[in-house]
Amino acid sequence: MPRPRRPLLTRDRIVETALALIDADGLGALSTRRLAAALGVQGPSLYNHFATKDEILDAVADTVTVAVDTSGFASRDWLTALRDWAWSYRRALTAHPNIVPYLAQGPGRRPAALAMADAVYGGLVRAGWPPARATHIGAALRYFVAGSALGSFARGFVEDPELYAAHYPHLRQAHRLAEHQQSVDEGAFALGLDALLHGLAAEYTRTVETVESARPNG
Amino acid sequence: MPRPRRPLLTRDRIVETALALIDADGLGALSTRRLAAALGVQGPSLYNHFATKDEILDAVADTVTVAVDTSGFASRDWLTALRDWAWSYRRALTAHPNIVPYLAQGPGRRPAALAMADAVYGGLVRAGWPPARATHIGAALRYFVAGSALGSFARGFVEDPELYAAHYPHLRQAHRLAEHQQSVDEGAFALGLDALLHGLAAEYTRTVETVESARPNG
DNA sequence: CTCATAAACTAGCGGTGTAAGTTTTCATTC
DNA sequence: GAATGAAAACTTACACCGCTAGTTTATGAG
Repeated sequence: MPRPRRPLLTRDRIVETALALIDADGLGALSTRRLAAALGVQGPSLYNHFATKDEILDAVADTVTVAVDTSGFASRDWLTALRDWAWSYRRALTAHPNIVPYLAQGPGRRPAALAMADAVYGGLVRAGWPPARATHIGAALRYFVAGSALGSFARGFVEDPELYAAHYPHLRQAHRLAEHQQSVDEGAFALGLDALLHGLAAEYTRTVETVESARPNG
Repeated sequence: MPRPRRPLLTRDRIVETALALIDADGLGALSTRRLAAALGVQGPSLYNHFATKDEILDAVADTVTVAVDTSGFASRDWLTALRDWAWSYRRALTAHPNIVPYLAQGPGRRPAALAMADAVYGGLVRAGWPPARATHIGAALRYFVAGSALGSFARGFVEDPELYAAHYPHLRQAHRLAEHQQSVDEGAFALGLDALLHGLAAEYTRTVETVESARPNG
């Protein structure tokens, strides 16, 4: 088949199909040939639209990231904005858990990921956090969200309770984790996020507000 | 070469060499043939000692995990034990960052990872945390540590500052992150961990101590 | 009308994990 | 001590992988 009258592929169609395949079968199951087959095309044809497979994965990862809402940093206090962002971030990642290991390696050249980092950092600085602290806070929350979406604590355990009973006395009930996977993961996230934000709020009053009130214009 | 008089391979030698290769060249660069070559052997010979490549990676991941110190849960208060464990956990992972993406997917059948989960959970329950809360706390800390070791926030950005300057105004200084990578990552971890633990301590006095003092034997 | 570019193709390279079968040595049992 | 079966190396080979090169034809710009 030579060049068709109307293109069979577009970047959007490729990204969309790739995400669907990753969601369905996992990151490891996505090969250029399988992806091409799902698009009704031969493998190398993809390289007319993307230079490498990693470029495809970058595009997939970025479409996942565009769903993250950072609007709170423009309209709410920093603590509320941080909480809303963290939950939105988590929802976006857990909607496509199989791409998370790839995505978690950093924003790199992905526009949506960079825009998100920019919004968070800018919002925190505007709220009075020193730049270095703003960087740390953004990073710490990203650690937490990425880790929570990546590991699915509950799913990480194995189904056979007998495997654990003998050697790990406290994990007797570990197999029950699978049953309540979602509630365990979400509960752990909620608890951890609340604790983190609680600690940050205390730090804020301790450093930022104190410093500002000590200045003449504070 | 038929069966040699003394075995050329042992599980330990395979795991050790695999970890060295992963540390040096990354997870993606570890193939059975390259590993075998480094051991002076042909690829398929590995399958006399491990059933699959994943089994090798499990063993590698477990040797990384054995370095994590959970002894604090036996001798210190829960808050100190949690802090010491988290730092030790982080040190173990950042010593071998390339294996983290694999390791972060859960303890599965790896004994050291399971023993660690067991110690943490047991320590928290012994300190008075309700079992469900102990699970959540262990998971939350694991999220945070794994996320921090995985993402190296600083390394995730790209070296070219011009790429950012135009579109992401607040990331102007982002390229500087690479210079201070270690201090940024460690600072973010320290800040986040302190905040998390601060929040957990508050939660502890609010729930556990209150409940205990309300009981006749409290 | 010309012609460079775009978008599909086919063929193929070097690499991957691993299955199958071979050979020889080691360890155990009669 | 001979027989036997498992162990540990080997070679060969399969199906798949990402990607390159070169071919063909349709499109769109001058």
